[in-house]
Amino acid sequence: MATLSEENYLKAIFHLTTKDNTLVSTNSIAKKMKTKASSATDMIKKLSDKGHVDYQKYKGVNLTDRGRLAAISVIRKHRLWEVFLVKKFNFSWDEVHEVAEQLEHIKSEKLINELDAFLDFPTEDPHGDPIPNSEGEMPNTKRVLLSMVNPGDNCICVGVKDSSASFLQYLDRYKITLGTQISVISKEPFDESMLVMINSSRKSISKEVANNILIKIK
Amino acid sequence: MATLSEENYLKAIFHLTTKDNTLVSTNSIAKKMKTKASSATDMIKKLSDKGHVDYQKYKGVNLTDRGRLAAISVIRKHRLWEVFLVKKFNFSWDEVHEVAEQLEHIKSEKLINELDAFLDFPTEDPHGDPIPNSEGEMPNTKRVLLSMVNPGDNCICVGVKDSSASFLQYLDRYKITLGTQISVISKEPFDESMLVMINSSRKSISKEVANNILIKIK
DNA sequence: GTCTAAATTTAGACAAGACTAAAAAAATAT
DNA sequence: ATATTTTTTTAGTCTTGTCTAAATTTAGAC
Repeated sequence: MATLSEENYLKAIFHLTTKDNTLVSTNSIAKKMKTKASSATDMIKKLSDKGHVDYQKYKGVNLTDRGRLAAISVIRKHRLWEVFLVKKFNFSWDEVHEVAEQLEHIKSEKLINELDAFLDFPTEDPHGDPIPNSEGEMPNTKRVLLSMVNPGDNCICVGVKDSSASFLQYLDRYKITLGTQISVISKEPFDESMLVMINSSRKSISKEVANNILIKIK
Repeated sequence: MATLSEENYLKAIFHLTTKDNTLVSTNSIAKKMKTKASSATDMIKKLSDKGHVDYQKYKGVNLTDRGRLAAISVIRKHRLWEVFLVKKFNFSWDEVHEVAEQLEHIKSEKLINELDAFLDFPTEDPHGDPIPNSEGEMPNTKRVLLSMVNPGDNCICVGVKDSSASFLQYLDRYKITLGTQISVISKEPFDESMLVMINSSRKSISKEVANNILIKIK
């Protein structure tokens, strides 16, 4: 069974893993964990000894099947708790992360299954991220960044890339939440900002913002 | 802010504190924490440095106001989570303890207040133990051991002294739960066992069992 | 291809929390 | 009142997870 710290590293490595399965670097892990490269190396060795990662010195790591399952289990718990906090306890979507970071480490098979059922088996968390099922399978959602959309397209907000409190609060001010309809009117070639229609009012959105909103095209 | 381990020690010291406020011994703390006396001494020093306990070498400790509040805060969280698990997640009263031991350390003022409200501000946990309010005040319940009761008295089960799984399972088999009516028919002088009426059927209860059931006399 | 810069690892140290073994203090027995 | 036992503390060690500083490997520049 993984320690709290090991679970956090596994999660970090999972998030840093790209589809092309290139090795994850020590430095990137250290940065994500807000620790030093030497500390990351130490932990990588431990994870390697326990069979959670394949490690090639000076090259980087990849999760093993075992490691990936462990990481997904933590992510499942994190996202279920986020749904719980928002739906049942009136947390706003920028408040949930910190608490979910703690709750994700609670160890009880029964607890997490009851939680899942209590929430009616949700497939997405409050930020639109997919929730793995109890077998560790991610529901596949084909989502696209708002910045990729062409003028004239009609979209629905289904998630965010950046989950920082400041960005989420920005979205609250602009009344953009999960399910919000966004129609792209035009794109400004100069700064790549977008003119969009939200709740029947025109708004201008910067490139940075459009790059962090995930949408589905209708 | 207290670490996880410090919180557990504070809780242990709180439970070992008697009304007459005699000092709590190092040995008793070690026993309750299932660790060695030397480890307890180490932690006691740490708690003393942080102002959570008053410590007299070779004599023992007492909680300071600060320490007592910290302990009560952990106990409040533990008991609220127990209510939650039993009421909302179908845990039986012998399953809750282990998970509540983990959940009691989650740090979020908002979470615990929402939890309290979600449960409609309960005053007792599933074992009948009082739940401190957010000010740290214990609701005072005058409860008595079943073994203290005289024949002819009519009682209601309001809690248990021993919360071990084996005892709670025994109670389940005997269909004794919170709120169960128990009438004492007679007491056997030889072994102090009791003949009682539960759900309109006569049952015999040993001294040991009667010593661990808390009741209120009607 | 060599030189430099960046990334990674190693070595040695530290804090928290636990342990063992030994020393010191307190309690108990005679 | 002294001897013995129990309790408590101290000293030194271990593990986990972190750090700094130094050494090593890899990658980039020319």
